[in-house]
Amino acid sequence: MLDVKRLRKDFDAVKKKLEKRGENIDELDRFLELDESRRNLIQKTEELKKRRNEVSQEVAKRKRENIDAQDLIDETKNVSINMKQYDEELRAVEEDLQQLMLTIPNIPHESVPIGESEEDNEEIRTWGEIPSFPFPVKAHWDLGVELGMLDFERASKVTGSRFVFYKGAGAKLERALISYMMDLHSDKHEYEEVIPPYMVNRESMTGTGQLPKFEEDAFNIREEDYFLIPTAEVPVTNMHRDEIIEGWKLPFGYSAYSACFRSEAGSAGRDTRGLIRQHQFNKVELVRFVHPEDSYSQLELLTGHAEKVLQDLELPYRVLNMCTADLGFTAAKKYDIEVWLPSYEDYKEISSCSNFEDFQARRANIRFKRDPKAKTEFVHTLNGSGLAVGRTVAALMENHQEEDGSIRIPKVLQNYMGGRTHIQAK
RNA sequence: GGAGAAGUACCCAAGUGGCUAUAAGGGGCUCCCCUGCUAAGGGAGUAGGUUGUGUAAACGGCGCGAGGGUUCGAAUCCCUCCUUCUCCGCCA
Repeated sequence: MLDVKRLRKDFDAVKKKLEKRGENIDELDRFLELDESRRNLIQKTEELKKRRNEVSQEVAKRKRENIDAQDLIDETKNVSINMKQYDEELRAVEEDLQQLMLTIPNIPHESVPIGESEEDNEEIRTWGEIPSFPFPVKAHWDLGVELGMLDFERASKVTGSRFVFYKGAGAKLERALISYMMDLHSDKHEYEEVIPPYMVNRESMTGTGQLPKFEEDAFNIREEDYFLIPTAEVPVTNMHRDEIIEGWKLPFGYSAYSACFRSEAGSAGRDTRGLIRQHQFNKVELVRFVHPEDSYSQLELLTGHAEKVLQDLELPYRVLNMCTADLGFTAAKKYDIEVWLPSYEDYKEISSCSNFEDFQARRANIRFKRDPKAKTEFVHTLNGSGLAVGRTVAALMENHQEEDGSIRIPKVLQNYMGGRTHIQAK
């Protein structure tokens, strides 16, 4: 959510910045009108409330002294009725304004390239050598089935399309990656480990920005109005919803393992094979709460933490600075990390690291105080995948495949895989 | 799932329509005094948040788990919901 005061004061400039996202934001024009009518009504209703309070006290005083107060009571009756009318109008206007504010995206940071499509994303750096294979490369969905690691067919029988069974070495590899990532981030990068609830309520989904605009992307448990989390970002950021954090605790972060659930509405026909786009996948998510003045250096730090995983796993990748068209609704700046995927002969997103500035903090009301007497301020929140586990498995299988059909396990994972150096057919 | 109880400040807690929520009384915390050393005593101070007008100082509104309602006036009465606890049932 944007700062209402800033929007009021600086309306045209803010609008101009939002237009660079290429989204339709005509709705924004209603803001000034709603804002003014809100403040008008507040003044009217508060004046009446003040009057009512004064009279009530006078009535109380007279009753104590056994003096008749009927004239005052009659007078206040009307005051109360008017007050309630204004209150009701005010409630309606505030509701409208709130709904409007919830649909306005974040303002892009000045370092974000202006663009119209993913073509305009800016490559910041690449790491590692794109492998060249002296034999025909296999896609992970073929390798996975041949090695008994993945079973897509039975998953679609048991559930439906875009689900998978991990089996044998596949299940073990998935579990090894989760453990390795969680250990790396908690032991070396000083995140606190978290396993969150996989379902959240509507307030949480609104707090991080999935709702109200993107409801069709999530799975909803109708009976309770809960949502299956599309990412651990949602429960973990909302852990501190409606809290005031003591300033000395900042910055801090959580490393959260969870399953993630996405309806993938609108992606029919894309990435139909393999692990790349599933309705359910595992992810280790990094979430940071930081001082506002530090959030851009914290974004670099966070991105580095995610990159370290790929470096340890010896997987080539590149980092992109996402342009205004590709930023998403909530981010002020976003780096995508894309891993090399031989079957695609291209890079594929494996982590998305964002600085939301105070956008989520305003929605979720997450604040801090620099010291006990200080004013409250909104924190800045950041998050990034560290990493998406399913896509990591795919990248690892494909990049580390050997001519004999086996898969080389990188050194950092070997202890987690019972000392094995390769996965091979039985 | 059934039955009951509770939710007031940093914590415990009093308050059952106006008689100070300007929140009793404890505890804790901060400062001061006395004492003089891992003690004890005395005194003072301890809503926070949010929002409106205003350049500001300031002056208002809201606040007793949340939201409604009744009333001139609600922590107090009524309704709905949430959370916690106890007992029963079920269950990994």
